[in-house]
Amino acid sequence: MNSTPVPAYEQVKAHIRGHIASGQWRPGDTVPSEAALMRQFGVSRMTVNRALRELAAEGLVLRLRGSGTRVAALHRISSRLMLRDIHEEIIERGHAHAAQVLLLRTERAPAALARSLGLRGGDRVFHVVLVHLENGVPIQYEDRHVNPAVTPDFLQIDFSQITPTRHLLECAPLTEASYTIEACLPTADEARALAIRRAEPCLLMRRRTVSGAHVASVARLLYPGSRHSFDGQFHA
Amino acid sequence: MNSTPVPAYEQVKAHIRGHIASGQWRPGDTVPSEAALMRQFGVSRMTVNRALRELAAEGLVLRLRGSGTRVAALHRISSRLMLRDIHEEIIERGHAHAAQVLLLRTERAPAALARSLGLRGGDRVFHVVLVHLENGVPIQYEDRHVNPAVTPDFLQIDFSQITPTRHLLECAPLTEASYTIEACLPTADEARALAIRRAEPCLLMRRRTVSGAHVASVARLLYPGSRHSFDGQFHA
DNA sequence: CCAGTTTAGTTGTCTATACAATCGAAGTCA
DNA sequence: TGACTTCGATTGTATAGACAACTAAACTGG
Repeated sequence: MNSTPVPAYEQVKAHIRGHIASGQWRPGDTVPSEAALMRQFGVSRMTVNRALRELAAEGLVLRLRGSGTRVAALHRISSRLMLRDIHEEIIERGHAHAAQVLLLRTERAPAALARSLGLRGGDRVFHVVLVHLENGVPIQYEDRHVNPAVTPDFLQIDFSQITPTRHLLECAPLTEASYTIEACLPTADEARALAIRRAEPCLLMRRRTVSGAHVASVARLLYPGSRHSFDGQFHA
Repeated sequence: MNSTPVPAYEQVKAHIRGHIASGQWRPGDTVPSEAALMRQFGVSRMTVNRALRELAAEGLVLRLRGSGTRVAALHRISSRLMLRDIHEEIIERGHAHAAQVLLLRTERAPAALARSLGLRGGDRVFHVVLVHLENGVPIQYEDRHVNPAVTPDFLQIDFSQITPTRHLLECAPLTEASYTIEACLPTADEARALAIRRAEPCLLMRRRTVSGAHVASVARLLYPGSRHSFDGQFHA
């Protein structure tokens, strides 16, 4: 039943995807039942079930036990935004990456910062500020506070050689992260470090990473608006 | 073998996830083989296989036929950014949505625009500009060009009642979309429409949507930086 | 007409088995 | 040493069958 190298469940998926993409089956329409697809393709129910289950996981159809499978409303197709190490990103573009460390020390955390790191006000935290350069051009201002619990030797690292992101990923496997993207103007210090005018709008990504039971780090990542954008793609 | 309401494959997944999240199994480490997990949990291979296959789909482990299953390097955990109708977004926040139509007409497409719509220079396209208000406050400036092939009656629609996004989703099932997010300053017209200063940085999302064989629409969506951010979450 | 019951249809999960494809290490031979 | 083969381990796919849980419609009794 599967002479081609394309697995049977992929053929079933492609068939259904095709009907949805072409508009023959519209949101809310009922997709043939597993039994019907079994007969139509001459495959077992488990094979059809896998195809439909994967389509449901992709958000293309909705399945209700006892009721059936329907084409999902495509108003919330989701895209993927990668959490990447900027070093890898730059290297992948074939460019040279360098980093200038502007600050690296221990500080007492103010209450708000402590809260977002899951610590108590006054606890000691690591603070690192650096500028990432792509082919010598400043591209990201990184202002990061780190939970000492996840990497006690943080101050000994040479961050002109390894990015904080990478170091943290190696110390503490990432389990969760959240971010917000905003537009803002740089402070005087930030504008100077990024070699831009103070009136130049910037993209600001605030990122909070969690590793197991600990909040690992909170970071402000500032990108000059004229040199950077976040890209993404949706796929049905 | 499954007296609890939690499916066996979910228990296997939780077990493996737990070992990764706690750091007991680190990136690159080998995960027990399907045969080993079968014995350990007393379930069939298909059940273990489903658990591992789903973890692989989530990017948590890498599987190599003939070789085994290893914990993935978590450098590219992916998040989801929804493509949503702003009307639904605002309603979901419990607020009131209104829209002012600033422009709605047919135009001849310049070469660059025609190219991104998959048309030829000079072809006719629809052009709509509107401002979306949340509880009376301007929140999004929408400047959109539409391919007439997907919705010939576009000019007859009352866009103070239905958003272009929703109308397009109803006319043409969405199959693909791409976007870029940038930071920029508004033009004089845009600043006036959004009731902001010209120096206020904005988030600009450029979005291009595809339906089947046609590029449906390209849009510039401008958000005041002080009133809007894009949020997201990563999950291991 | 309504409320409760039955029933057919549908999806969710699980098993035991089978064969194919691939990898890596061990073994073999020159 | 080096090239080749063999073989065990592992994952990828597929099947046929089973039972459970749920839905919606049909049915039944009052």
